[in-house]
Amino acid sequence: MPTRLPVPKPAAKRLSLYLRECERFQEDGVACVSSEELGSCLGISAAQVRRDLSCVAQAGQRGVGYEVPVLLETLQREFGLAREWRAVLVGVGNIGRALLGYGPFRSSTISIVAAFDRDPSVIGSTWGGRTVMPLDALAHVVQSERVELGVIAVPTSAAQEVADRLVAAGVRGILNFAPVRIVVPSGISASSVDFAVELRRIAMDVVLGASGSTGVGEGTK
Amino acid sequence: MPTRLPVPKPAAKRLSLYLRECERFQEDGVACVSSEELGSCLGISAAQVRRDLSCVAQAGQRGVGYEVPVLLETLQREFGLAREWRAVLVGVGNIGRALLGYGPFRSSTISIVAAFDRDPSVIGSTWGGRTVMPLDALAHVVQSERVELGVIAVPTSAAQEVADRLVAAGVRGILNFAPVRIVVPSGISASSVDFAVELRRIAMDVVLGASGSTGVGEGTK
DNA sequence: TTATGTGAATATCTTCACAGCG
DNA sequence: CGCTGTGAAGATATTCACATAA
Repeated sequence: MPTRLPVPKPAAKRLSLYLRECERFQEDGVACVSSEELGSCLGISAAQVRRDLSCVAQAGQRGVGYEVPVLLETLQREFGLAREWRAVLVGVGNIGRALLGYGPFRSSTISIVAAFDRDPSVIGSTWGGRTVMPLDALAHVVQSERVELGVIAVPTSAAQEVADRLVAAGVRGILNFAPVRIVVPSGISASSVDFAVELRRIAMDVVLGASGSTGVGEGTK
Repeated sequence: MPTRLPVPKPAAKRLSLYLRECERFQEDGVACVSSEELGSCLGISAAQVRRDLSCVAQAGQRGVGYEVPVLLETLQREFGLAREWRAVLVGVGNIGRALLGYGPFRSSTISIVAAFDRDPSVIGSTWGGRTVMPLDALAHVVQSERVELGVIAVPTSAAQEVADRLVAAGVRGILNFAPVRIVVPSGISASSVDFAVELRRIAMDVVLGASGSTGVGEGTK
């Protein structure tokens, strides 16, 4: 049983983007795309697109291109996105509420099934159809709802503690919006998005006169 | 006059993080850090830290480490963050409001000075002390307030148009939260953050059994 | 003695260029 | 003939290891 062939890390980033564009092509009724087309709407070279896709499956047809439905399904299946993923959100402040109301998740295969907060004045309120529960209910919900992903949107000082709780509850992956690196046991995936860092990078690019770049975030082991 | 030595792109990403940690050390009253210490709180090797920092300035002292205030100032100055950067936000929906209420910007050298929306029912409301203005006022404000950065938090369908307006108004860098790549003229910096893509990457990592990674985003020319 | 800064070695990623299939 | 898939070449980025300076 061959383990999984090693998907280069930068390629994994791009595969999410191909998937997104594929969904768009699908909606628009486009039947077939070439590596050239797929790449150009993302600012990626055709050769790069082919190399990335080839490490996932031979989904293209020579002389023709990639059939959108096939490619879409291949990408989804290969990365476990064919099934529904369940996530919980911890921290219902500004960012948390934005995530609960975020449209593009709806059509996605990932859904936020529950939200938690420590603040009694927030507990019980409803956002995007989900009623905020007390943090103590976290472990129970993660287990009974078979939740696999956690989103952290609490203040910096509480981020690590929340991460620990999520891991203890059985979550397998974490997305963190607090501006700290969170440490998780090996075997758990985690990454961070920091708006301030993000904006600074743009400022840097402006100063340096650079014009292309790729978004940020921060990794964790 | 030597232009600017080429800062490797991945290094630029990390420099923002060093800056963030430096601010934290400064607040905590730490006087001096080694490359080892700075790296470990970010999950980055000491050698990597030294290499990154060396391409910006020789701010360290052999046998001792980096003096926090010196390093902080060096990083800020080298990347133009010593001065105040002004940004505008377009799109006061869920994400926009989260950004207007985002704490960590306060202490930062980047501030969102104005917010715009197309929707009359939102115009005139106040968030985080900023009253939402009509989109038509954009160009005027950007010019009179000497705004250099723009943040896009509008629906996908409007993102490119808003980007065009921002560029026309004179903005030099753009951070985009809509799940599309926006195209900007060369000389303008832009990058995107897509929550759904972000969460999917985590899901991928879980499936692939990977455990470390770095956040996403998407570049534009 | 300790921890930086950096040439050289290594590993990783991207692009080129073309063979091969539809 | 067009476009994929991929070895081989080229470009970047990371790590190693040590000379060097405080």
